Amino acid sequence: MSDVKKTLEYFEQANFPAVCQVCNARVHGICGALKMPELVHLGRYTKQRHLRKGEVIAFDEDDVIEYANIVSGVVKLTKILADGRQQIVGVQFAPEFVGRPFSDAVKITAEAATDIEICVFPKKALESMLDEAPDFERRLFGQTLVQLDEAREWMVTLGRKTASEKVASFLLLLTRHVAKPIAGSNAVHFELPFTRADMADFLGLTIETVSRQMTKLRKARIIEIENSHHITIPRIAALEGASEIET
Amino acid sequence: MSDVKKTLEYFEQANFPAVCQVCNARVHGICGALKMPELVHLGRYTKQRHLRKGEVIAFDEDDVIEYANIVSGVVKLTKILADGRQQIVGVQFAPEFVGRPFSDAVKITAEAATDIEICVFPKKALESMLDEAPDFERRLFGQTLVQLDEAREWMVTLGRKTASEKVASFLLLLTRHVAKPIAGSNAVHFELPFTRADMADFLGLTIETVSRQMTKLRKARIIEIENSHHITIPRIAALEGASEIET
DNA sequence: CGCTTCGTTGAAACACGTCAATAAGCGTGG
DNA sequence: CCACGCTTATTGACGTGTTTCAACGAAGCG
Repeated sequence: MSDVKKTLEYFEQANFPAVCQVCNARVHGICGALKMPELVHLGRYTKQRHLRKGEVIAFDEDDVIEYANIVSGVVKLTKILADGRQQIVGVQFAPEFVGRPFSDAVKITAEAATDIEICVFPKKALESMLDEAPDFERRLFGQTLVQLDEAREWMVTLGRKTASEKVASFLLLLTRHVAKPIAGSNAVHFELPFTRADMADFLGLTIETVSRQMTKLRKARIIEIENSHHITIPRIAALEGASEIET
Repeated sequence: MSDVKKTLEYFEQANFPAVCQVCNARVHGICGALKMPELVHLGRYTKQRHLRKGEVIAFDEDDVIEYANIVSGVVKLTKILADGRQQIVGVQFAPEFVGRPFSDAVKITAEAATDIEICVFPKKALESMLDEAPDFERRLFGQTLVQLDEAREWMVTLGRKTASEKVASFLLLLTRHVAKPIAGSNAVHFELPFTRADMADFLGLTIETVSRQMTKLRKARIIEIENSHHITIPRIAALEGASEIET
C-alpha cells in the first residue's frame, strides 16, 4: 500500500480525538506509538492551550503536574542562578514532548519563545500510558536520548567555542529546524524565533557580543540580515565552516 | 523481613553469575531490574574487563557495538572539535551504565579517568533485555533522564559561571560522588580522580586558570590541598557558597 | 640520576564584558 | 497622522577576566 493511501485511510478514521487529526505529534511525536483506544483514553484528559510569546508553561497548575506536546511554535528551557544570571539549556520544536517524567524536583522553566500551541495532559495520564504502551515509553526514551545528545553537543559549544563560532553554531541549529529553502538557489531563509537576549542566554554571552558577532558574520558574507529577525544563509557550507563542526 | 535478612537470602542464591555477586549494578544499577533467568541470560554474554587510566572503552570491537556497566572507577565522556579543542561532557561513576542505545552515530569517547573495572555486553544482549524486561528499560530511561539533568545543570556552569565558581562547582560535584567523611568533624576528604587538564576540559578553561583558581580557593580557606590530588573540604557550605547554587 | 609529565606562578596580550549613547521598531493615544 | 514612551538592537570606548607564552619546580620512572 502506498504511503499516500495509508495516510488517507488514516485520516478517514473519524473517531479519534479531533485535535489529534492536525497534530504532528500524532504522526512523528510520542502519540504516534498509541493505538486507537489508548489515544482516545489520553484524549479525554487532554487540553489544548495557546500561549503567547513569553508565557511560562506551568507544570503545577491545579496541584497537578502536567506535561505537554508542542503542536506549533518554539519553546525554550531555562535555568537561573541565585543572582539572576540565566542560561537557556534547551530549545524544543513541534512535535516534541515537554516535561520531566518521574521527577518534579528539577528546577527548570519552559517558556514560549514564540506564540505556541500545546497539548497538555496530567501527570497520571502520561504515566499510565507509559505502563500500558511499551512503544510509547520507547519513543519518549528515544526523545530523551536525542535531547541528551543535543545537550552534550551544546556543552562543547559553550565550553570551547569562540563567540563568533557560538553564534554561527546557533544559526546552524536553527537552519536545521525552522529554515525554508529559497527557490532557484541552495540558500535558505528563516525567521529568528529569538531575541538577541535569548541568543545571549543560550550562548553564554552578552547581547552586545551577540550583536557584534552577527554583524561580523554579515560583513563576512556568511549570513544576510534583512532585519534583525529575518536571516538568509546563502551557503550553508560557509556557515558550517564558521561553526567549527566536531570530528 | 529485615533488609539484612533479605540481603543474606539474596546472596545465598548461588546460581546467578559469579561476577554479579559483587557488582553494585546488580543492586543499584540497571541489572537490579532483572529476574534470575534474565540475569543468567545476560551473564552468558557478559565479559569483565580491567582498563587502565587513559584507556578508551571501545564500543565497536569485533564489529559489535558494545555497552558497559561501571563496576568500579570513574569514566569521562569527551567530545573533540576538528582542531583538537576538547570538552568533557559527562563523568560517570559505578554502577552507572555507559553507552548510547539505539544509535551508533553519536561522536563521543568514553575513557577511563582512573583504573576501572567494567562489565561489557554486546548490543544485541542489551536490546533483547530492553524488549523483554520493562523494568530494565525503565531503569535505563531513568538513568538517561538523570544524565540529562546533570548535562543541563552543567550547561549553566559552562555558560554563566566565573572560573572560580566553575572550579568550586566541580569540586562540589566530586564531593557528592567520591568524598569520604572525616571522623570527628563535618569535613570531607577525597582523592581527585582527574588531572588539571581533565578539570580544564570539563570546565571549559585552561590548566593554568584551573591551577590559579585552586590556589585562590585554598588561600580563601575553602579547600585544603594536601597534594595536588588529595583534597579536603572543611566546610561544605563554604564550597557551596563559592559555587553559586541555582535557585 | 636524567627524562618526561604534571602543576604552579608570572607577565603580557586579547577576547569578551561593561558602560554609555543612539537608533530602530512598535503599540498607544491624542 | 504624528507624538510619545517603551523595548530591542547596534555601535563605540574602555575595563577586566581569562588565555597565552614562558619559566620553573615537583613527582614519577627507566
